This record gives sequence, C-alpha cells and structure tokens, in this order.
Amino acid sequence: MSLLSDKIINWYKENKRDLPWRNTKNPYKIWISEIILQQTRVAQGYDYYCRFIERFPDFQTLADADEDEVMKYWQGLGYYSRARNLYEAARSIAREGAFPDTYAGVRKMKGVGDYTAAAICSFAYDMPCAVVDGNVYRVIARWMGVEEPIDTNSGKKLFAELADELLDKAQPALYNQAIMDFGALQCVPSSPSCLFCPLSDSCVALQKGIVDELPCKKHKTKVSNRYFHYFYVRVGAYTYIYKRGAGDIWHNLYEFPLIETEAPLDGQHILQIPEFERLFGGCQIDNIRLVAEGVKHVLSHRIIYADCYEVVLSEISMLGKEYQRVLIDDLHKFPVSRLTSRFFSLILKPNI
DNA sequence: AAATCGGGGAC
DNA sequence: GTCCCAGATTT
Repeated sequence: MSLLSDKIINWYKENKRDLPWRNTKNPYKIWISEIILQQTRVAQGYDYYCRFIERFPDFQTLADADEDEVMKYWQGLGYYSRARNLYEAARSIAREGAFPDTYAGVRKMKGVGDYTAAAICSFAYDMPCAVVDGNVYRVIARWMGVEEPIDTNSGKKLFAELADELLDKAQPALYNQAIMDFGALQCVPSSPSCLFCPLSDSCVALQKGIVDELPCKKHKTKVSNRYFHYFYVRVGAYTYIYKRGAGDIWHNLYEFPLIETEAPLDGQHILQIPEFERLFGGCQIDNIRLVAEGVKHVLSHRIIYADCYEVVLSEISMLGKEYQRVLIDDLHKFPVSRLTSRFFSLILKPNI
C-alpha cells in the first residue's frame, strides 16, 4: 500500500459521505448507482437512485417493466442512453439468470465501460480494480504533477496505469471510494483548500504551483445552435405526440410534433415551408397562435432555441400515423425531455 | 481521435 | 459566460 492510500483512507474515515449505495455489496444496487452517477453529481442523482431502487428493487423487476416506464424514472437526468442500456442489460441478465460475477462479464454489460466495471467489481466483489473517474484523474494529475492531457488515448492509458499502481490491492473497495470522495470534497476542481490537505507535503502540483492547471485537457467541446418549432395540437381533449428515434438527442423520449430549421424562423414564414404542409396538409386549422418564442435550452454540445405554437384543429382532422393521439390529461405519463416538460407546464397549467 | 449524448451547479 | 460531474458509445 502506498503513501497515498494511507493518507487518503485516513482522510476518508473522517470525511466520508453517508450514501445509500454504500454499505451494500448488492451488485445490482451498485450497478444502478454507478450508471446514475456517470457524469452526474451525487446531489443530482441521489433522489433518482432512491426512487429507481424503490420501483425496481432487483434486475428481474427491471427486466419485467416497460421501457417507457424506465425512461420515465430517468426523466430529467439526461444522457438517456444510460436508461436504455440499463434496461437492455437488465433483460440480458434476466435471460442469463444471474448478475455477472466476473470482470469480463460485468464489462460486457451495455453501458458499462472501464470505470463502471471497476467500480462494480471492487465495491461488490472486492476485486483489485482501480477506478478512474474525473476525481481520480484530478487527484493523480495533481499529486504526481502529471501534465499529460486526460482526454487523449495515450493520456487515458497513462492514468489507468498510474491508478493501477496506486491502488491499495488489500482493500480496493475502501481505497476506490476514498480517492473519489477525496477528489469530490477535498481536491476539488476550482480553488481547493491545499492549506488543509493531508497530501500537501507530497503534492507535486502544489510544489510546482500548478494545482489550478491540472488536470490538462486537449479538447474543447464545440457548441452549435438548433432551432426547434413545436406544435401543441388541440383536437378537443386530445393532442399529438411522437417518440424520438435513434441517431439524435432524446432517443425514446416523447414530444410534440416538431419542425427543425437551420436558422430562426418566425410565425409568418413557418406556415409557408414544405415541412408545415407535410405536417398539417389535410387538416382543417381553426386557429394557430404562438405560445412560446425562442425558449433557450442549453445542452453540453448544443443550444436549442425552441418556439411552441398552439394549433387548434377541427374534430375531423388527423395527423400522420407517426404521431399518436393522446389525451391531454395523459401527457404527464410519457417520458419527456426537460424542454418538453417546460412546455407542458407552460401550456397545461392555468394562467394566473 | 473526435464527436455525440443532458442537465445542473459552482464560480 | 466557463468548467465539470462516480463516462460510454459511435464514427
């Protein structure tokens, strides 16, 4: 065991957070917690974990559920492929009969990469697998003064090797938990309290005065704009929604009929484009009005500007078969994006 | 190797 | 505004 392990574990015993997915060796619960926490802060995922485990206490219950319900429990969390992969993996496990108990078996599960496999195997099975998440990158980069970028193949390989060497193989679960909590609470990204850090006397980055520069990244994510025009169709007590397909954001979430344009387009012009005719051709439009304009919705790599129109159709009108007709009162049952959720509350709640 | 995939919170 | 979060998958 290294110097790092002793000091971090001692720090952990004094500063650890009490979290519901700790103090269990149940691989299912650990798996669920790890998927929820991918790129997600504990504070954001905490309630989702509790609700998810309450509704789906084991993989068989999850496998027996409808995918729409699983997505509903994921609504608002983001990165929805996690929920789809989780469901697919649960059905696969149900076919196999038992949760995998080898590293290779765990690593093959849909949505489980190197980090999550190491987390499950160390926490549930006490295997000597080093986790390498954002916290670990930061702690190792700073403590050892590694200036290699963490977002390149060679950089990831280097940090994985370093993490393996530093792992306390006698107590991998405890060490892994400790180094991640240490990164999350003590060795924080911005303005860490190095004065009160138990590693300050051996931290290379602190000695060099480059704590704030580490870890290094090579890439910046490019952000582009998208322009969405939604149509809240009203036919009596009914409206229309559709399920988004693969190859784009919000796969398997529902939303109102949508026209996307490459640039902003106002209400005068939206009526004249071919997509509008394709959507509403054959319908008798009694009324159309703009209910929300230029609603800004920010994703990590996109900025969406969304309009929403209310379109009142006569009773005989029908949209294409790709759209499903649902009671307006039932809209809340469908899994939707945060943006669509906003439109729901905007439209469905009475104006004061 | 680079892009894609959400949403929220800290600064 | 910027950066990051118990990352994985696709191209």
